Amino acid sequence: MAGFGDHIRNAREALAATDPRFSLRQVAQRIDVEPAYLSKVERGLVPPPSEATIVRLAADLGEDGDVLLAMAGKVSSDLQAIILRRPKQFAELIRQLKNAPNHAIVKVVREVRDGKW
Amino acid sequence: MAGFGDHIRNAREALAATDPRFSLRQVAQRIDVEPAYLSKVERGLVPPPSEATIVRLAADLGEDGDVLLAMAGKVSSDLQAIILRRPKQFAELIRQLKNAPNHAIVKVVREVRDGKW
DNA sequence: TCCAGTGTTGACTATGTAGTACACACTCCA
DNA sequence: TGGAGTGTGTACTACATAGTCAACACTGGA
Repeated sequence: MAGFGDHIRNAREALAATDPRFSLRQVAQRIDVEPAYLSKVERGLVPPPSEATIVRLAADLGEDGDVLLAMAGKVSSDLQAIILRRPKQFAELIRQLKNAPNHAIVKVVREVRDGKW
Repeated sequence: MAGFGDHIRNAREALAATDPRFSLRQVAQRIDVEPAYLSKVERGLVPPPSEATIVRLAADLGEDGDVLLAMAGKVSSDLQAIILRRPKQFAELIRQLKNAPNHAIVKVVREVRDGKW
Protein backbone atom coordinates (compact mmCIF):
# COMPACT_ATOMS: atom_id res chain seq x y z
CA MET A 1 0.00 0.00 0.00
CA ALA A 2 1.39 3.37 -1.02
CA GLY A 3 0.18 5.29 2.00
CA PHE A 4 -0.88 8.89 2.30
CA GLY A 5 2.55 10.27 3.19
CA ASP A 6 4.45 8.52 0.43
CA HIS A 7 1.90 9.60 -2.10
CA ILE A 8 2.04 13.31 -1.36
CA ARG A 9 5.79 13.26 -1.00
CA ASN A 10 6.07 11.72 -4.44
CA ALA A 11 3.58 14.14 -5.89
CA ARG A 12 5.27 17.14 -4.33
CA GLU A 13 8.78 16.08 -5.33
CA ALA A 14 7.65 15.48 -8.88
CA LEU A 15 6.45 19.07 -9.01
CA ALA A 16 9.51 20.35 -7.16
CA ALA A 17 11.74 18.85 -9.81
CA THR A 18 10.71 21.57 -12.25
CA ASP A 19 9.34 24.23 -9.91
CA PRO A 20 11.10 25.46 -6.76
CA ARG A 21 7.79 26.67 -5.40
CA PHE A 22 7.08 23.08 -4.40
CA SER A 23 9.70 22.77 -1.70
CA LEU A 24 8.30 21.30 1.51
CA ARG A 25 8.61 24.63 3.25
CA GLN A 26 6.86 26.65 0.59
CA VAL A 27 4.01 24.19 0.24
CA ALA A 28 3.65 24.17 4.01
CA GLN A 29 3.47 27.93 4.04
CA ARG A 30 0.81 28.08 1.31
CA ILE A 31 -1.41 25.50 2.98
CA ASP A 32 -0.80 27.14 6.35
CA VAL A 33 0.91 24.46 8.42
CA GLU A 34 4.37 24.30 9.95
CA PRO A 35 7.08 22.76 7.76
CA ALA A 36 7.94 20.38 10.58
CA TYR A 37 4.41 19.05 10.56
CA LEU A 38 4.24 18.55 6.80
CA SER A 39 7.59 16.76 6.97
CA LYS A 40 6.22 14.30 9.52
CA VAL A 41 3.04 13.82 7.54
CA GLU A 42 4.98 13.00 4.38
CA ARG A 43 7.06 10.42 6.23
CA GLY A 44 4.05 8.92 7.99
CA LEU A 45 5.35 9.81 11.46
CA VAL A 46 1.99 11.33 12.32
CA PRO A 47 -1.50 10.48 11.09
CA PRO A 48 -2.82 12.33 8.03
CA PRO A 49 -4.02 15.90 8.65
CA SER A 50 -7.57 17.08 9.12
CA GLU A 51 -10.01 17.17 6.23
CA ALA A 52 -9.60 20.92 5.74
CA THR A 53 -5.81 20.66 5.57
CA ILE A 54 -5.95 17.72 3.17
CA VAL A 55 -8.23 19.68 0.89
CA ARG A 56 -5.86 22.66 0.83
CA LEU A 57 -2.95 20.31 0.17
CA ALA A 58 -4.77 18.56 -2.66
CA ALA A 59 -5.57 21.91 -4.25
CA ASP A 60 -1.96 23.06 -3.99
CA LEU A 61 -0.59 19.86 -5.51
CA GLY A 62 -3.30 19.61 -8.16
CA GLU A 63 -4.55 16.33 -6.79
CA ASP A 64 -8.11 15.01 -6.48
CA GLY A 65 -9.46 15.94 -3.06
CA ASP A 66 -11.75 12.95 -2.72
CA VAL A 67 -8.96 10.55 -3.58
CA LEU A 68 -6.50 12.15 -1.19
CA LEU A 69 -9.12 12.13 1.56
CA ALA A 70 -9.78 8.46 0.84
CA MET A 71 -6.10 7.69 1.27
CA ALA A 72 -6.40 9.28 4.68
CA GLY A 73 -9.41 7.08 5.45
CA LYS A 74 -11.85 9.98 5.32
CA VAL A 75 -15.00 10.69 3.37
CA SER A 76 -15.51 14.33 2.40
CA SER A 77 -17.92 16.00 4.79
CA ASP A 78 -19.98 17.41 1.95
CA LEU A 79 -20.66 13.86 0.76
CA GLN A 80 -21.55 12.88 4.29
CA ALA A 81 -23.98 15.78 4.48
CA ILE A 82 -25.73 14.58 1.33
CA ILE A 83 -26.02 11.05 2.72
CA LEU A 84 -27.26 12.26 6.10
CA ARG A 85 -30.27 13.95 4.56
CA ARG A 86 -31.61 10.61 3.33
CA PRO A 87 -29.74 7.93 5.26
CA LYS A 88 -32.00 5.04 4.38
CA GLN A 89 -31.98 5.59 0.64
CA PHE A 90 -28.27 6.21 0.36
CA ALA A 91 -27.37 3.38 2.73
CA GLU A 92 -29.32 0.96 0.58
CA LEU A 93 -27.88 2.35 -2.63
CA ILE A 94 -24.29 2.22 -1.48
CA ARG A 95 -24.56 -1.28 -0.05
CA GLN A 96 -26.21 -2.36 -3.27
CA LEU A 97 -23.26 -1.01 -5.22
CA LYS A 98 -20.67 -2.52 -2.92
CA ASN A 99 -19.64 -5.25 -5.33
CA ALA A 100 -20.86 -3.69 -8.54
CA PRO A 101 -18.22 -3.27 -11.23
CA ASN A 102 -16.86 0.22 -11.74
CA HIS A 103 -18.48 0.71 -15.11
CA ALA A 104 -21.87 0.02 -13.58
CA ILE A 105 -21.47 2.95 -11.20
CA VAL A 106 -20.26 5.16 -14.01
CA LYS A 107 -23.26 4.14 -16.05
CA VAL A 108 -25.64 5.02 -13.24
CA VAL A 109 -23.95 8.40 -12.91
CA ARG A 110 -24.42 9.01 -16.61
CA GLU A 111 -28.07 8.03 -16.53
CA VAL A 112 -28.78 10.29 -13.60
CA ARG A 113 -26.92 13.15 -15.23
CA ASP A 114 -28.85 12.66 -18.45
CA GLY A 115 -32.06 12.92 -16.49
CA LYS A 116 -33.24 9.36 -17.08
CA TRP A 117 -35.31 9.41 -13.98
CA MET B 1 -35.58 19.49 14.77
CA ALA B 2 -36.34 16.48 16.93
CA GLY B 3 -32.74 15.78 17.95
CA PHE B 4 -31.06 12.54 18.78
CA GLY B 5 -31.78 12.60 22.50
CA ASP B 6 -35.46 13.39 22.21
CA HIS B 7 -35.92 10.71 19.63
CA ILE B 8 -34.46 7.87 21.63
CA ARG B 9 -36.13 9.02 24.80
CA ASN B 10 -39.48 8.92 23.02
CA ALA B 11 -38.74 5.56 21.48
CA ARG B 12 -37.58 4.08 24.76
CA GLU B 13 -40.51 5.44 26.77
CA ALA B 14 -42.96 4.14 24.22
CA LEU B 15 -41.52 0.67 24.72
CA ALA B 16 -41.27 1.14 28.48
CA ALA B 17 -44.98 1.85 28.63
CA THR B 18 -45.73 -1.81 28.02
CA ASP B 19 -42.44 -3.47 28.96
CA PRO B 20 -40.50 -2.72 32.15
CA ARG B 21 -37.32 -4.01 30.52
CA PHE B 22 -37.08 -0.63 28.77
CA SER B 23 -36.34 1.47 31.82
CA LEU B 24 -33.38 3.78 31.29
CA ARG B 25 -31.28 1.71 33.68
CA GLN B 26 -32.02 -1.63 32.06
CA VAL B 27 -31.42 -0.37 28.55
CA ALA B 28 -28.17 1.20 29.72
CA GLN B 29 -27.10 -2.10 31.23
CA ARG B 30 -27.88 -4.07 28.05
CA ILE B 31 -26.01 -1.67 25.79
CA ASP B 32 -23.19 -1.45 28.31
CA VAL B 33 -23.09 2.18 29.35
CA GLU B 34 -23.69 3.86 32.68
CA PRO B 35 -27.29 4.93 33.36
CA ALA B 36 -26.10 8.46 34.16
CA TYR B 37 -24.58 8.68 30.70
CA LEU B 38 -27.66 7.44 28.88
CA SER B 39 -29.72 9.90 30.88
CA LYS B 40 -27.57 12.78 29.68
CA VAL B 41 -27.62 11.51 26.12
CA GLU B 42 -31.42 11.37 26.11
CA ARG B 43 -31.62 14.94 27.40
CA GLY B 44 -29.00 16.22 24.99
CA LEU B 45 -26.66 17.29 27.77
CA VAL B 46 -23.81 15.49 26.05
CA PRO B 47 -23.18 14.80 22.37
CA PRO B 48 -24.51 11.55 20.92
CA PRO B 49 -22.48 8.41 21.74
CA SER B 50 -19.95 6.69 19.53
CA GLU B 51 -21.00 4.76 16.46
CA ALA B 52 -20.66 1.41 18.23
CA THR B 53 -22.84 2.52 21.12
CA ILE B 54 -25.47 4.00 18.81
CA VAL B 55 -25.62 0.73 16.90
CA ARG B 56 -26.18 -1.26 20.10
CA LEU B 57 -28.81 1.22 21.18
CA ALA B 58 -30.62 1.04 17.86
CA ALA B 59 -30.64 -2.74 18.03
CA ASP B 60 -32.02 -2.70 21.56
CA LEU B 61 -34.78 -0.25 20.71
CA GLY B 62 -35.58 -1.86 17.36
CA GLU B 63 -34.63 1.25 15.44
CA ASP B 64 -32.87 1.64 12.10
CA GLY B 65 -29.14 1.97 12.73
CA ASP B 66 -28.42 4.14 9.70
CA VAL B 67 -31.18 6.56 10.62
CA LEU B 68 -30.12 6.80 14.25
CA LEU B 69 -26.52 7.34 13.18
CA ALA B 70 -27.67 10.04 10.78
CA MET B 71 -29.47 11.83 13.62
CA ALA B 72 -26.12 11.82 15.40
CA GLY B 73 -24.47 13.31 12.30
CA LYS B 74 -22.57 10.14 11.52
CA VAL B 75 -22.32 7.89 8.49
CA SER B 76 -21.94 4.20 9.25
CA SER B 77 -18.31 3.16 8.95
CA ASP B 78 -19.20 0.19 6.74
CA LEU B 79 -20.69 2.62 4.20
CA GLN B 80 -17.58 4.76 4.46
CA ALA B 81 -15.44 1.71 3.80
CA ILE B 82 -17.37 0.98 0.61
CA ILE B 83 -16.97 4.57 -0.57
CA LEU B 84 -13.28 4.63 0.28
CA ARG B 85 -12.52 1.77 -2.06
CA ARG B 86 -13.65 3.82 -5.06
CA PRO B 87 -13.73 7.43 -3.92
CA LYS B 88 -13.96 9.01 -7.34
CA GLN B 89 -16.88 6.94 -8.58
CA PHE B 90 -18.90 7.22 -5.40
CA ALA B 91 -18.15 10.92 -4.95
CA GLU B 92 -19.46 11.63 -8.42
CA LEU B 93 -22.49 9.42 -7.92
CA ILE B 94 -23.48 10.91 -4.60
CA ARG B 95 -23.04 14.50 -5.74
CA GLN B 96 -25.05 13.69 -8.83
CA LEU B 97 -27.87 12.39 -6.62
CA LYS B 98 -27.73 15.33 -4.25
CA ASN B 99 -30.91 16.93 -5.51
CA ALA B 100 -32.50 13.92 -7.13
CA PRO B 101 -35.97 13.06 -5.85
CA ASN B 102 -36.22 10.15 -3.48
CA HIS B 103 -37.99 7.91 -5.95
CA ALA B 104 -35.13 8.32 -8.39
CA ILE B 105 -32.69 6.88 -5.87
CA VAL B 106 -35.05 4.04 -5.07
CA LYS B 107 -35.35 3.37 -8.78
CA VAL B 108 -31.60 3.21 -9.20
CA VAL B 109 -31.40 0.81 -6.26
CA ARG B 110 -33.99 -1.40 -7.91
CA GLU B 111 -32.24 -1.38 -11.23
CA VAL B 112 -28.94 -2.30 -9.68
CA ARG B 113 -30.56 -5.04 -7.62
CA ASP B 114 -32.25 -6.43 -10.70
CA GLY B 115 -28.90 -6.60 -12.41
CA LYS B 116 -29.68 -4.05 -15.12
CA TRP B 117 -26.03 -3.38 -15.63
C1' DT C 1 32.98 31.72 3.07
C1' DC C 2 28.73 32.41 4.40
C1' DC C 3 24.08 32.49 4.38
C1' DA C 4 19.51 31.65 2.49
C1' DG C 5 16.83 27.93 1.89
C1' DT C 6 16.30 22.99 2.64
C1' DG C 7 14.40 19.03 5.51
C1' DT C 8 14.24 17.20 10.30
C1' DT C 9 14.13 16.36 15.58
C1' DG C 10 11.96 16.44 19.99
C1' DA C 11 9.06 18.52 23.26
C1' DC C 12 4.95 20.40 24.08
C1' DT C 13 -0.17 21.91 23.85
C1' DA C 14 -5.15 22.74 23.14
C1' DT C 15 -9.44 20.81 22.09
C1' DG C 16 -12.59 17.14 21.33
C1' DT C 17 -14.44 12.43 22.19
C1' DA C 18 -16.53 9.15 24.94
C1' DG C 19 -17.41 7.96 28.43
C1' DT C 20 -16.98 6.30 34.26
C1' DA C 21 -17.83 6.73 39.32
C1' DC C 22 -20.50 7.84 43.00
C1' DA C 23 -23.78 10.01 45.40
C1' DC C 24 -28.47 11.90 45.67
C1' DA C 25 -33.67 12.13 45.64
C1' DC C 26 -38.00 10.17 44.43
C1' DT C 27 -41.69 6.46 44.17
C1' DC C 28 -44.35 2.45 44.81
C1' DC C 29 -45.83 -1.58 46.63
C1' DA C 30 -45.12 -5.98 49.71
C1' DT D 1 -41.98 1.34 56.26
C1' DG D 2 -38.29 0.20 54.09
C1' DG D 3 -35.92 -1.61 50.29
C1' DA D 4 -35.75 -2.29 45.19
C1' DG D 5 -35.85 0.19 41.27
C1' DT D 6 -36.22 4.71 39.02
C1' DG D 7 -33.92 8.93 36.92
C1' DT D 8 -30.38 12.60 37.76
C1' DG D 9 -26.23 15.98 39.25
C1' DT D 10 -21.34 16.67 39.71
C1' DA D 11 -16.76 15.57 39.23
C1' DC D 12 -13.42 13.39 36.98
C1' DT D 13 -10.62 10.63 33.44
C1' DA D 14 -8.31 8.33 29.39
C1' DC D 15 -7.34 8.69 24.83
C1' DA D 16 -7.34 10.71 20.21
C1' DT D 17 -6.85 14.61 17.12
C1' DA D 18 -4.35 18.12 15.06
C1' DG D 19 -1.36 20.45 15.23
C1' DT D 20 2.76 24.48 17.17
C1' DC D 21 7.43 25.98 18.39
C1' DA D 22 12.34 26.34 18.75
C1' DA D 23 16.38 24.53 17.48
C1' DC D 24 19.42 21.57 14.60
C1' DA D 25 22.25 19.94 10.46
C1' DC D 26 22.99 19.96 5.60
C1' DT D 27 23.61 22.02 0.77
C1' DG D 28 24.39 25.11 -3.20
C1' DG D 29 25.17 29.36 -5.13
C1' DA D 30 27.01 34.61 -4.83
